Amino acid sequence: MQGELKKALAAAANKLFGENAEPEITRPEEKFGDYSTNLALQIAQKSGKDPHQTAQALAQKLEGLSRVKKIDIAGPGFINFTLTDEVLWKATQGSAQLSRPLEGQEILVEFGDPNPFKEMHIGHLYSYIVGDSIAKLLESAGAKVRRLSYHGDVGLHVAKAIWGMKTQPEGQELGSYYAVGSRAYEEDPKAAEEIIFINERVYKKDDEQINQLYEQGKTASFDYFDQTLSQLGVRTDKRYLESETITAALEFIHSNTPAIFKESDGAIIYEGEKAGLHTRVFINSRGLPTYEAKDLGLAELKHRDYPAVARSIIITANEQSEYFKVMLAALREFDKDLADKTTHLPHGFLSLTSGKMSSRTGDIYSARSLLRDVETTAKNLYPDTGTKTYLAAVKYGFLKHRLGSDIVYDVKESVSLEGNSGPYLQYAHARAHGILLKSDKTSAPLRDTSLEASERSLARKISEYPEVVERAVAELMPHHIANYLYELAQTFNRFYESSRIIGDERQALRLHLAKAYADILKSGLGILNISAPERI
RNA sequence: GCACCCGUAGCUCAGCUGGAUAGAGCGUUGGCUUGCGGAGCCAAAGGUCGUAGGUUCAAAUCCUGCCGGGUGUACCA
Repeated sequence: MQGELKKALAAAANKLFGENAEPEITRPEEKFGDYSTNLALQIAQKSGKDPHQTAQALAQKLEGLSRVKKIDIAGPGFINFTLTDEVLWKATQGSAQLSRPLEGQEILVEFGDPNPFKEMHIGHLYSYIVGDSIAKLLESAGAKVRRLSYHGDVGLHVAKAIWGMKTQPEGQELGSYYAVGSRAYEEDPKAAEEIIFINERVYKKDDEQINQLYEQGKTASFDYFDQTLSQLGVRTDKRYLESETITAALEFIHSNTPAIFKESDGAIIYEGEKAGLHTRVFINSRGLPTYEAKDLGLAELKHRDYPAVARSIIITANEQSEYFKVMLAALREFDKDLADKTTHLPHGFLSLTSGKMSSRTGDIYSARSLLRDVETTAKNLYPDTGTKTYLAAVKYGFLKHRLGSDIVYDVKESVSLEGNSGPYLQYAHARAHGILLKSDKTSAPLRDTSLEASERSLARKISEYPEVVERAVAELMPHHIANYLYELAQTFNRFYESSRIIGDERQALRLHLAKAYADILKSGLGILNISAPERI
């Protein structure tokens, strides 16, 4: 419908004013109509004509569009369109069936990326939930998404953890071994030496005991991650390890020096400053690749494994934004096409209203603790439903915020069945489903699809869904869906307050609306990877 | 110092590809209530959209300065 209006407007503008405009169609406030355009204002500005008259002329040209009931000029020169009830009604049927503009495209989405031997903290949890939702969003548009993750399986943090494993009693959680090793490294010079020694052994794999501890720790870590991910209902398709990228990284850098990279003080660097970025070391003076080199190696590996991708998206915290610009600038000099297909999508820093934060300041709040705390809070407040809804609480609590800025998560608010929360939407779905169940299934065919005011409001809101998803896909912003679903539920509740469904003479039509509403809740929650139970 | 991000109601946030009286939730105050799951609905109070300018018919939205916060800034990831 939007597209149709656009075309008609563009044609009218061309005929009347010789303008080749790309009209913008937006959803205005309900009292103004169903669609709106400011095209007349734009044309009037360019040509110096009166905006009202311009609008009038355009509107006249558009008279007779069969699906539009009414065209009004309002305010400074907006043209508002009111659809016929029939069109609106039709739009509500099957509106949970989304268009698939990305059909068949292969898209890589990398996210999560916790390091083995360390605790998976709430920042990782946020990244997983965001990444998974982005993946679902792209899938909803037809893309074939590969969920990837990347893990630092070598480096000092590993040696610290192994040192902890060697010196501490068995049976503790891995994260605590790392914590012990990390503290010892700071405070005890002798321990630091030992850790550096262990680090070399890990690289060279020449110490049987250390090899064993390494394998043991790595396995335990990934088991632990897998458990948490399965709890979240998040899957990953392929896991890349930092150690795998080293060869590709060194080869890549060396064969592109001095063409792209330069030697400086014994290190090999990329001069980001020439592009207004930071200059960064890619191979350090001891000949070892840094993180940036390994990420280039990773890009190569991904390219090797998935040569035909349309896009590659990497989701990390925004503290890495500058770094990724440098990395991508270097990659662009080598393979412009690949670099152009690669997007870094940063998310903000997660903290809690309780003051807890992810690891930046040192005191770690683990993903698992948060999940447990949320579950406990939910169960205390709602003994009957808490266990069913706490995951929705966490996911929705994270995803309702615009991606990119820092967010503050309030456990209590997220768990609440009132207000803008995941459990509220789950409840809304269950309630709608209850109504559908209760009705007799013999839905008489509709003869008349003219709508009463409250029905029309609901139908109008329902019909927006595909547009909202389209926007969320284009912007890679799942929060649009979260906010829409909440508004939709409010609209339904308003309708429901005034309009009886079962037993009413308008039952058939209203049931259809309720069904469309429930379907959209389910579909939208699905994109956020939140379940929509039929009963709570 | 330089670069990037951010500053909207008491709190947490939408709105930012310029448009019509700046919207939600929580919290506060008042009302609806023998209900198809009221876990809801209606209403009120609460905002110089950090600040000072600029561009424009039109600025929370674009540009500049300043203030405040975050992040990054050569061999960590």
